[in-house]
Amino acid sequence: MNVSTAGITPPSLFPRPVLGSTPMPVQNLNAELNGPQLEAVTTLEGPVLIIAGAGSGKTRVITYRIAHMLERGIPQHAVLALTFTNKAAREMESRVKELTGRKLQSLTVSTFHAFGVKILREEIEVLGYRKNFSIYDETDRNQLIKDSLRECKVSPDGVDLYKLGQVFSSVKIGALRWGEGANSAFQPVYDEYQQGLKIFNALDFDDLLALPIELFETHPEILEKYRRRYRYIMVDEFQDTSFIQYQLMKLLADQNICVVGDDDQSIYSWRGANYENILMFERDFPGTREIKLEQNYRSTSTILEAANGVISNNTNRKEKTLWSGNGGGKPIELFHPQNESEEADFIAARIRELRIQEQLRYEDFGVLIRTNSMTRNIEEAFLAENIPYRVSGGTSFFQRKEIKDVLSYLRVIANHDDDVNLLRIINTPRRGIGKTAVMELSELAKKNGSGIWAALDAFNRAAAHGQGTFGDLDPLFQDKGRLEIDGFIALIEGFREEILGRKNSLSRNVRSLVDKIDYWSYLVTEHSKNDKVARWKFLNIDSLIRSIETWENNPDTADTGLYAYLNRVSLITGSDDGPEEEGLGKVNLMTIHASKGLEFPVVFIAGAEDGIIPHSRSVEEGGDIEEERRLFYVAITRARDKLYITSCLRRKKMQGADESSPSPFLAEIPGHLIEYHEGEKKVENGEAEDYFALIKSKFA
DNA sequence: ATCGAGCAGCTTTTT
DNA sequence: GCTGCTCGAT
Repeated sequence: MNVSTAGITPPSLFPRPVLGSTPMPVQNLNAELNGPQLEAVTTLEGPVLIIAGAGSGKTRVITYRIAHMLERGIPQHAVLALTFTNKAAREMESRVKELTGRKLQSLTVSTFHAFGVKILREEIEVLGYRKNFSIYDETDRNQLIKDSLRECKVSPDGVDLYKLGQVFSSVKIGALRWGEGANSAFQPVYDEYQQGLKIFNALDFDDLLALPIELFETHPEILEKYRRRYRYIMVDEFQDTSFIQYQLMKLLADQNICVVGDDDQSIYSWRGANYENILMFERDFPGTREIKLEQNYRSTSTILEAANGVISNNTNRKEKTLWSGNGGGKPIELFHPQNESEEADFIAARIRELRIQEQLRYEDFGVLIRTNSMTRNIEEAFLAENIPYRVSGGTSFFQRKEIKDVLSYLRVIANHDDDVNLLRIINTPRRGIGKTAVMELSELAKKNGSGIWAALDAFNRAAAHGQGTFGDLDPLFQDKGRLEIDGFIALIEGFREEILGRKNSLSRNVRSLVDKIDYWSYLVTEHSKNDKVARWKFLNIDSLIRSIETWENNPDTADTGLYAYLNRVSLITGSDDGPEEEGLGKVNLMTIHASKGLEFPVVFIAGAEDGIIPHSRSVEEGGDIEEERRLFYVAITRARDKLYITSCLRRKKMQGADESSPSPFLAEIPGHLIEYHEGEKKVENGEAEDYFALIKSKFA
């Protein structure tokens, strides 16, 4: 990490030269890598399967491998590295940049989904969509499903939208078929949903993978183009690759394909991940060179031994022996707090204490939880103790209503046919186009087989000419609604011209858009009782606009247009940070899922209780207990030096009893590694004052 | 017909 | 504790 020279901050609006831009050629591979790592880095030709245990330097291997490729003269554009999360992609890219000191122009490092988008933005027209397609997230998609249900006259009562969405997803990625696992009663709804997407020129997340495959299968010449380009492909977190991702990879890959994974860390099967594709890979790519990375560089042997103790209870795994050259280390501390707030206080107190005693920084702590909802208590404790923290996961910045509203405007400006987003904003802020009007317009759109926008437009034009072509529409509405619709169309069209004309920067246009629709007044009226909320939401919008600014001014941003922006922002989800999230100097609070691939000197696993890890839902739904165990394994192996596990005796639950019992997985940790923590040590008054003095001096 | 207040249901993990 | 939805008031 580059330490920015203290006190001197360059004006950040201007492109900065890359720090340490002297190329740092990777010549001393032998000295920097162990045997298997070296083999993994230098075996560039042919299929390679790398089984990389936790903490075995996987990221290091991948980045060195890419650097080595470039060193050997393989052109950047021929290299494709696919990752699982945006975070991982960003991290990999910046590490390669750091390592090679090169400017990365045509190297492709992205998630499967982002890669799908990249292809579709180029080629989708042959599939009958337009290039300005919208991308629907969970919320958008649920909205469309809801509309489809209504359209099919299926009562939405008793239908779990979320679950139905998962069924749709499973069907789309080929995991289920109608009548086989998917209730065929919903097939018409699915068809309606699909038709909706097509009319709205919108894609859901699954389409981002399914459509490229369709494209490649129906247009071999296009596939050929990409196969010729990407001659070196790497896939990270291969164990979390779904079958559809595997198919996409297989279509593209020729011979030089390298996948990296660890079956013990497969924790996404609920999303269609299938670690058996490790086996599939060996079948599909004969002559695969298998390389095992088994030396753990991360954790103390105490932590590793605990992790091994747990994971060895899984039956279905590839045999491997992870060993550590690091010393024994401190015992794992187990604490049974009375309830979740004592748990949170314990964690906060320990962090405060250790930071001073062990000279640690806030970012050295990772607090891992099973569900996003568990952040609340811990956040409260952090706030009370003045501990800076950052949460990843949960409702991300981009899911907040006010942000979605603004982005919906942008999406509609970009793609008029995007009904879900159009409907979101057509009366937000209120502009007198209410429910009935929208219903009428939907009818009209339906009749014309178009989207709402086309209906608005048609209505507007016809009404302007005083034509009575809308016999079905309420005549009253025709008179009153006309002006409103007129205004709305003018608003959107006006900003479309403005933004696409690019006379001003996007951020500036967005600011004037927010002004123009008077979102502030809207917030104030919506939250008349609580102007703090209104203020907070407006600040969020402000920081959205500032993040657009930052993005525009970033020298790495090739295209600062609307489409490029939406493209980027549509793929940001859960575990991605909102604008200006700076990880430094903050405790990391996140779900175990989000923690994969990260490491911290000190880790807390909170809520290690039966019903949480393993999660009761997962057990009930015929989930895989072994996957829950892997999840716990992932959590343990995030720790470098010190691991705390807390398991509450009582926890407030949605339904059912308060009593909690410890996670059965705790018993799988060899007893001699554990030290029980008896109650909270009361901080003496004098000591407390010392802390205050110290903390104060830090903030001074 | 539109808007506002109060109510219900929710919380497994993510692209 | 937050969002979205329904019903009643205007």
